[in-house]
Amino acid sequence: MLVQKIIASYEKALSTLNLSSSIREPNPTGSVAMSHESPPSLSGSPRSEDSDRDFKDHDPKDGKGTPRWTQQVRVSPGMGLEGPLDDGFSWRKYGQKDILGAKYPRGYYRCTHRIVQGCLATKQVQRSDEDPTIFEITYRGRHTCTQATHMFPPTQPLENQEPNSGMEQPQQPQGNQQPPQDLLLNFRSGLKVITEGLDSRERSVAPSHFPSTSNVTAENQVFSPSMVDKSFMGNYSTSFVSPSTSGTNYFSATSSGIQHYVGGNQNFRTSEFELTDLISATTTSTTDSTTVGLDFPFGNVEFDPNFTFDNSGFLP
DNA sequence: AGCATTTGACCAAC
DNA sequence: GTTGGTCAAATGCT
Repeated sequence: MLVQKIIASYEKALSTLNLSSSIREPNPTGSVAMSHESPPSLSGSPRSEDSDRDFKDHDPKDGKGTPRWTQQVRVSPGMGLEGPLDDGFSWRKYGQKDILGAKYPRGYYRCTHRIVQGCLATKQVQRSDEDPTIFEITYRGRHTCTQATHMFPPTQPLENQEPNSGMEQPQQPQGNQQPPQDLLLNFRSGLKVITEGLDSRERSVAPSHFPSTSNVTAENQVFSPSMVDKSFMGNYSTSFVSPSTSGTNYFSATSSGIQHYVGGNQNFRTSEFELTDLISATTTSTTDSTTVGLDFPFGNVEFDPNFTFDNSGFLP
């Protein structure tokens, strides 16, 4: 009964989300400016953090062939304006520059492990002129360091792990660099597959930080996860349950929750295919009652809602 | 002490 | 010359 109730609420929320997604969707080429049209938050939470993501594979101006993509992050005013939230990597600031025509200076960061591990990833953080709560982050290069795994301290016993998941993930061949591989790597790194019953699922994906289920509706838990306290956010834990339905849905994930898209136009990009494959492979290899817990090492990264997921259910 | 940040200087591209 | 990006010494923090 409870499950059905949750699913019902979930479906209801899906419809709402789907409407939102259809508004956000139609910009396959992507533009930095589009995020300003995005709703502040799908969850309506005052702590919304995520606005949009966009990347450009090869910036012709770059010339060096360095992958480069931008992402816009919104921080809520109440959270302080010290800057964008942690994105899962440790950065070291190496410069700041006043940019012509920009109200706020641009910060230059590089991976902390640049020297030790030769990681060449850098990012630039520019606060938006119009909305100071929005930070435009331009990432350059991909992380070759192994710090991604450091984001996943084994606080919870992992079962049915991928054989490799306990150690550093081997880097993909560096030749074919796709910007979101960083995301993908982390995504994979934090992927947990739990094949226990509902109880263990709840235990594993909804730790004590999660609000009590007695008074909180499923909608609140699923679609307003930003209501959850920071400690939960810190776990980047979000989960999907796969009640063996065969519908194909689309979702995007943020640290503050999952935005699940039903239907919608699919305009896959190469890198998202990889993510799709990852999800599909993971989910199809598990049983009906399997929960796939996905830990995101990002405080603010939103995957574009363009990868498939062959299950329609979702539980906190 | 060891690390990160700040900030003026430097450099390359335009 | 201007601008964006980086360097590195000075400074701050733990």
